[in-house]
Amino acid sequence: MGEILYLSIVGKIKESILKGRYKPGDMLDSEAMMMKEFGASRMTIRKSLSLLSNEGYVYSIPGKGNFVCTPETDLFHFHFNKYEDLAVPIEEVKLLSVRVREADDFLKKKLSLKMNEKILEVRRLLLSSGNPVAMEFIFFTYLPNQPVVEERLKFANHLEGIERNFAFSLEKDVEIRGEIANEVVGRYLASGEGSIVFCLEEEVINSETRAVFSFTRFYVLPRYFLLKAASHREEANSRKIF
Amino acid sequence: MGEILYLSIVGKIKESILKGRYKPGDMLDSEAMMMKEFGASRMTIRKSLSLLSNEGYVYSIPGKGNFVCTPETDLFHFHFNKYEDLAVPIEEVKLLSVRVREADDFLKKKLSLKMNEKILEVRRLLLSSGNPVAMEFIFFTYLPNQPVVEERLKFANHLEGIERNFAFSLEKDVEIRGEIANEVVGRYLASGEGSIVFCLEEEVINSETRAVFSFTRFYVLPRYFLLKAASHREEANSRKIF
DNA sequence: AAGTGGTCTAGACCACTCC
DNA sequence: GAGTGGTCTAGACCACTTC
Repeated sequence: MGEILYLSIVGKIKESILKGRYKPGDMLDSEAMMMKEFGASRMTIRKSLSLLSNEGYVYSIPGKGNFVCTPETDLFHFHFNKYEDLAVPIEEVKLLSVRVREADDFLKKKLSLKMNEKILEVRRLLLSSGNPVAMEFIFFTYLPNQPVVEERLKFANHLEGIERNFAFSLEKDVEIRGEIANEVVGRYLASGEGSIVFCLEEEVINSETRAVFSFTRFYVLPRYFLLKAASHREEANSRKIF
Repeated sequence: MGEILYLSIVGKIKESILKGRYKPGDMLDSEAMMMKEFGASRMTIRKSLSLLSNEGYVYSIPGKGNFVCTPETDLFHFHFNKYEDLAVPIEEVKLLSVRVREADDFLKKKLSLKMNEKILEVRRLLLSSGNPVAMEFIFFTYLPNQPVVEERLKFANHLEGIERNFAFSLEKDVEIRGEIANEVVGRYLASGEGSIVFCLEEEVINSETRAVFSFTRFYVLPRYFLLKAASHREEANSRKIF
């Protein structure tokens, strides 16, 4: 098929799985048999199996063999940046307040605060064409010796610099749900207390220490929220080349 | 470090990236240099680089070298099944109607209908403890020669059998947004016309032919919707072994 | 022409499973 | 003990980039 041997082997095995000749849980031929079958060396066979494994088609059990996976139909992927991927572009960021506060029990636990530590709470309103789109509460551990760079908080993505430099050791957890707006949120979003808003909670985590760097509650008006996700395998073939 | 050579090399390179000795875009030492540096054969070095590539740390350009990736901070992953991952368990499925209908332009295009083809529309109400949780509209291309298996439609996940057998050639695209309930949805969900609901649109696609197998609009009451997603690399190490 | 990564081979030894 | 996958080596030839 293809000019590259291991890719043509990948294609043949994949076809066997897609056409139903192998079913989930079935054992593939042993690597020794495939060497004869495909006329390739062991390393080439294993390169093919490695690719198929990355794409979620097969897995292996040492001492036993290679097997067809039970596929994941409920795993989705999406790109999402709460400042860039709403239905309208964020054109203005209003810094409402920056305060040092006592933390409630929830935030104490979330940010792993020590006894006397306080939190820094930032409130911002995000607008598009002059209309409120979202309101957010950002919480950090308050470190008395570090200056608060208010200038930076005026940019939509205030963590941009941090993300660029430390991205390899950052992880984000996101939770999306519907919520009933409280008085403050309802007032700023002009939707009224008791209206339904979408709440995005985001934790930024240091993946080495597991410490929570920041915790954000982001309230969006429902009409501006849109998320597109897809289930897909592949991607292992396309090495990021720029 | 580790007992396995290629993993210890992965660890050392990863540390260099995490500690900032290499920055995004930087070129790594050539494979020949790494062979000396780590005292390993070329294939072992390349195995390490392949792992790092799968985990999103490095990429390579033939003829030039291996480079540190610009990390993705906005890529999220989540497991989600609209019948299993709501805030309450779906205990009852009410089949409201099964109809053969003319398709509007949107559905004609979506399902790639031919001239005279019609659609099969299924309406269902999903309940928990007797309370409405979600209402959905499922659209298929109507095939006159195939019987409609109403029995199957009474199970929450009516596609379960299809997903099990053809999962490797299925893809799902999902879109989540806020929407204003129309009269029908508002009535069945008992939230009233004009109330805010979460709308999940799901396309099930044959990944070989790109044909849309089914199109679903799923309306959930905001209080029952919850989605948890995470950005993460890793996963390439943990081969699915059962 | 020299250096780079991409593909491929033919071995080797190991730990593991199964009988 | 025979068979399996897991790791590793020391080569080879290729296409590509850079000078």
